[in-house]
Amino acid sequence: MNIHDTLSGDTLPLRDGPVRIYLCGVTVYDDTHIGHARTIVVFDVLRRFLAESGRSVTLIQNFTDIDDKIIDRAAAEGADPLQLAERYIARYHEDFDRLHVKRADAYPRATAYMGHIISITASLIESGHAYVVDSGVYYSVESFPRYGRLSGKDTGEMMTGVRIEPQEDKLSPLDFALWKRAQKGPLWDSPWGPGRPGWHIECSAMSLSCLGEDFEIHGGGRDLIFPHHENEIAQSEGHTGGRQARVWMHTGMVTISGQKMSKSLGNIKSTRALLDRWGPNVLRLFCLSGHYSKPIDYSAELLAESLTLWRRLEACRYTLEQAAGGEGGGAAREWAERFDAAMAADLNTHEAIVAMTEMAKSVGEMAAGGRLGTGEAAAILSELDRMMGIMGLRVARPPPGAAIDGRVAERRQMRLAGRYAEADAVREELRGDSVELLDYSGRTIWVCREQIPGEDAPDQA
RNA sequence: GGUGAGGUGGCAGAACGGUUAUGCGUGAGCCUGCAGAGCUUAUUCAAGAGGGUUCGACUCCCUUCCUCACCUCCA
Repeated sequence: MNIHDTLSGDTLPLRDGPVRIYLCGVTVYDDTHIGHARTIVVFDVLRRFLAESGRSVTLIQNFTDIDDKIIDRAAAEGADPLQLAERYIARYHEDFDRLHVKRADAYPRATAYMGHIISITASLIESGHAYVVDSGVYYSVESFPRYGRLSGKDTGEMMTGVRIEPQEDKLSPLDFALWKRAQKGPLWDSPWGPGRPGWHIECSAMSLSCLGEDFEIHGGGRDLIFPHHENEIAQSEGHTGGRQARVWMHTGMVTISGQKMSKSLGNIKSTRALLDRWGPNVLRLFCLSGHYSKPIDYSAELLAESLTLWRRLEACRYTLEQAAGGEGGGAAREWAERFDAAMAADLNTHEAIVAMTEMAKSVGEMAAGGRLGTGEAAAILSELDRMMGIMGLRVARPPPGAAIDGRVAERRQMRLAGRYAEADAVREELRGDSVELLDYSGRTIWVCREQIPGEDAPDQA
């Protein structure tokens, strides 16, 4: 598989062997929003695809659980910062379990890596990449000649536009904190006095400690390219002398009417609220509808389109499951190969979804024409399930004991006898269990529909 | 101002130096007891603008305009 690398600007083939992935997760000071969800779903699909292709994958996703934003938020609520972080981590897992995101192999937290953070900081001081002043320890950007390569920035030009904050004692405005001395708030002891780590250092410590050097993929949202990932490279590579990661993979932003979501515009869509409204499958299809590297514009139309698509996939899957008789003609492998080729080409989920929709269309065609044979259906079903598994899509199942087949058979007798009112009553009754009946010529397929509240008022996205 | 991404049909959104992308929406028709699903067909020269290379460009090169993001915290 090939993946685009932000650092080199090239699309690089993945090396053979186990794949180590580090994904920059979230700072847990609030609930996650659809932008976080998009990035996390993309990496979830990436690791599922690789695993499905027979690769051994290790996915590490961090929680930054100590940070000024957490402290500020806690102060505003009169809560303890570490407990607040704990609460949002719990809510994170609730939300993403619901979104069908497979749990990462580990979720390291900054607060659990203080020893590593301190030892890397000490090593950077020793090697001349960092220095100690009154307010803490800073990384010296000029000590790392490659600084700016990831984000395409020139340190000389950065100096001209920089804002000098008052009371700053760092040597250059470009330098950034590795350790912040502090008197209050959650504090950890260090050789430089009590305090807290700076923002970027925890990811250097956790990636090195969980995955080592030169791991395959380091990912996150585009907005992390600068300064977060740029600084991580400076720290990690200044410390080890080697390469931190081989491919830097960045996901595009989710925008609303073309604008990035922001607190000040009040247009943030929380993952939780959207899950309540659209359910996991529609939300995932939405997140995967465009290429991961480009922005997705959040809109009622796009959500409605994802919903329509999901309804078709549901019907397709149940149709395949209940196929019977007939001579089949179709090529399950053809769609599967197209799907795989799209995914292998820099994770082109849009193309992959197209392959799925064309497959669904073809299945509908065969089913309507009575040409869907059991053998063919089974072959297509197994491919569809594989694709849905990679995309993290799951159809709803009817309540146990619904006795659907029996009711469908009874309704068939009613229809044959021309007792349409009774037949329609059965259809209505089953609808109460979210089961919809599709009458093809000669036979009836039942589909268990996922309950999606947003379907009734799609405009209020 | 700097850096990066991008401008494709009513909307969403890919690929590709030459053949209808695809989906959604909309119109008409078919199928159906009804509904759904499905089918047929239409939605005219789709490519921000202007040059260039080429037998041929949406696809390569140049110029220009525009949008968004990052440059302060951000997935």
